Amino acid sequence: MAIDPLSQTFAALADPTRRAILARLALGETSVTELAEPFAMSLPAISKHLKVLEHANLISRGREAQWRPCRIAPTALKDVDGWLERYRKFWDENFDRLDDYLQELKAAEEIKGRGTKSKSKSKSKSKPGKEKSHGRRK
Amino acid sequence: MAIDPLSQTFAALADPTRRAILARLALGETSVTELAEPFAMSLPAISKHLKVLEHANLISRGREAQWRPCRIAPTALKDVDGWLERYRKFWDENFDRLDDYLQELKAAEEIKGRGTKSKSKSKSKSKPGKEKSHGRRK
DNA sequence: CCTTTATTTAACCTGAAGGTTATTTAACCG
DNA sequence: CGGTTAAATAACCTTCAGGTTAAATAAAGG
Repeated sequence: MAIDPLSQTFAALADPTRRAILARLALGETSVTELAEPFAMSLPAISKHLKVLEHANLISRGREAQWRPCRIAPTALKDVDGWLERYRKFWDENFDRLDDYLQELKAAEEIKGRGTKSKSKSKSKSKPGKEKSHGRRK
Repeated sequence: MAIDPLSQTFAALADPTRRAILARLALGETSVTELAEPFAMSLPAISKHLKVLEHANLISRGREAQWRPCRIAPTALKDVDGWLERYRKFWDENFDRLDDYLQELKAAEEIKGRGTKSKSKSKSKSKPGKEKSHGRRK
């Protein structure tokens, strides 16, 4: 078993059946049998997938009579997003522009109504050093 | 081999060695031997890891004499982020607030200098229906 | 209680993932 | 050319993931 949680999460997400289950759960809590229905696969197989998802903290399960309703547990996905953060600059062209936008905005509010400032043309490529805030992370 | 690309990407990311390699490459292009150095592992093992990363479109490799410099290829990570998008609402408390912020801003710009409007206290929880834009996706 | 419904556990099979060492390939360098 | 350095490939081993069927557990309900 992979000891580090992030590996476990990624491993859990590496299966299309499990991602489909998550997609279904994004629509709302539901039972095991209902979750299993779309798949050409035995119920024990689904049960195993759910166990994997649960151990990866991607879902949590309650109990209601003989049913075990599943729902999405946010923490693991949040961690994935956190991991992704440091790589976002490699593809997200909005990454910089959004920051500029927010910075502009902040500046604009400070000098509200005083004069014209800070043109929209931003060219902050390949600027190493300070980290910027992006409003996405807790 | 997993046929769908997303499964391949997640599977590739499910190994701590490979994530460490990516972390190193985030600092800049480098050679296989240099990449291998931090790990208590044979070079062929690293070579295999690199092949996995390459097939998952997480890295690309050039050629420079006898060296094969590796660099990060953004597309696969971008796809992961895209996949995450639909789940972001499950954990990101800024998800709504950022939107409100941008919407407010847009509104504020339209009526620039006309009067006082749109107080900052936004309470848009559990509002189903229309998709909102977040400035992050292409 | 005995039966039905929902789900898990057990035992098993197959293939692939991740590691090893030994051998090749590729390119530079004296 | 022959040696050295960089990296990939081959052949092999062991563990684990994902599936199966058959049996066990849990709770509801006549």
